[in-house]
Amino acid sequence: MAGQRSRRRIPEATVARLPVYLQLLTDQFELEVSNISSEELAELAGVNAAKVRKDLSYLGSYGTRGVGYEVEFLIYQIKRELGLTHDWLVVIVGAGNLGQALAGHGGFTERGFPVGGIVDIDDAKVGSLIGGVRVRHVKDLNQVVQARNISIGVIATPGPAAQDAADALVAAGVTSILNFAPNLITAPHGVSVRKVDLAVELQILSYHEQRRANARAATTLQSVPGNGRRGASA
Amino acid sequence: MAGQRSRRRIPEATVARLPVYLQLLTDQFELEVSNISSEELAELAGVNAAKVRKDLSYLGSYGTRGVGYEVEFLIYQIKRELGLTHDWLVVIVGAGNLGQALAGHGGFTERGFPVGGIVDIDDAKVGSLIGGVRVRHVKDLNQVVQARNISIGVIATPGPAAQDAADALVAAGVTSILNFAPNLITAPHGVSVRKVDLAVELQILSYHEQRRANARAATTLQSVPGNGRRGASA
DNA sequence: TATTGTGAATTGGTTCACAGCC
DNA sequence: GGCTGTGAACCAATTCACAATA
Repeated sequence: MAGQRSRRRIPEATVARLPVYLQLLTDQFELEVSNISSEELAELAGVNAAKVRKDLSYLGSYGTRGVGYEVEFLIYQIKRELGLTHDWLVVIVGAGNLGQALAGHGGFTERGFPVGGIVDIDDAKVGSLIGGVRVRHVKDLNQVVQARNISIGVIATPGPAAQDAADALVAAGVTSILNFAPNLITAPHGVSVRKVDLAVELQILSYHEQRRANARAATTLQSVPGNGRRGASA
Repeated sequence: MAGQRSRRRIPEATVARLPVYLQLLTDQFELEVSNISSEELAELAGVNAAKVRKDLSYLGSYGTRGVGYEVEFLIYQIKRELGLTHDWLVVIVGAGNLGQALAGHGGFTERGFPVGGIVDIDDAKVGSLIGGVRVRHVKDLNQVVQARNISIGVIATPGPAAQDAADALVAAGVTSILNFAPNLITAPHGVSVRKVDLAVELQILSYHEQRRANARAATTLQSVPGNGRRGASA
């Protein structure tokens, strides 16, 4: 049992893929698939089999040579590594369009992150019920966070309010932040921050879209080598 | 100026950062900052200055030694490279919580991606107005896409409907897809796909949160596996 | 026999460090 | 003097290829 704890650090790129494998394995488990090879899982995930094996090897040696991986056991191991053996309550800052959608759409709860609180700075929104959770004023953030021992905060405010939201979350004791606002935020060392910017994603697509348009323009005029690449992400 | 077109391929990692620089430069421009050094921009972006210079060097040599970069000119160059010299209409598939939030929150339009259409499979939703756009039935997707020459589609359906949505988008002629559903989708070669999964982001945070908890447990007691846990403890 | 687990090779990305230029 | 642009060095991630083994 000992030594299970901090083991070797897992590369960031692998950490980002484990949730994907987890989702796929869970789907397979529901389809009553009890065993899976790296080749099959790779196919489902759209990656190469060696990568799957290397990724899984960071968890330990949980496969069986000549056979593959036991789905249920692998699900358990990934969950353990990701810290998903228990739910994590999240608090959402900002009860606008996006905050409402996040709180309301149920995907968080289903995947282990129930909404433990929503706060907003606007008194008009305080008191309303979103996805079964009562909106409270941001001045009560400390209380919300501490009463339920929440360590993950989600920022769904307009851009300019994002840093204030982050500061308030940190002051309340939150140690991980998921930022949906378009502005970058800073947080003290020891607080993890991730950012999801919808417009950035679209701009990346725009780049590839544009390149294709240019490539088309170039080939109609004069043929050009160009190894027809695609720009999809993992 | 023919060689301006496809120039050397820009690394994916750089493409993902250009939108961030663009946003920061636009902010600076609005603050009437007309010139910026790689050091300053790096500071704003939270990255290292050499990286900024290398990233920008893929666009061309647009800085001035001893001085820095002219903000307005650099904005123009990044926009040109990303294909943001004109707006790109997007079509949203799925008018549920998330689709409504995306269409309603205005951030898309502001950053060059106005919503050109929303479709849903549910007749009850067809006809309603979201962010000024009338929801249409998914069977009219072809028409919506072709009438307005849309090349980017956003999937905001529940997971199981995502692949159908993708197929419909591709059939309608869309060549870039941003997928918010938790399921992976496949698309033919030549169609770019990006995926944003909110739960995946939270799971990555959970991993780090967990590590910190383990590290704390390890240093407090110098050993023992211990389930140093936070969250919904009673 | 089939498939894992992993060193070695390769590819891609980051950072250093300095020549070149304003 | 100050700051860019970029080879070279470094580091991380991916892929190959095969020995180990159920």
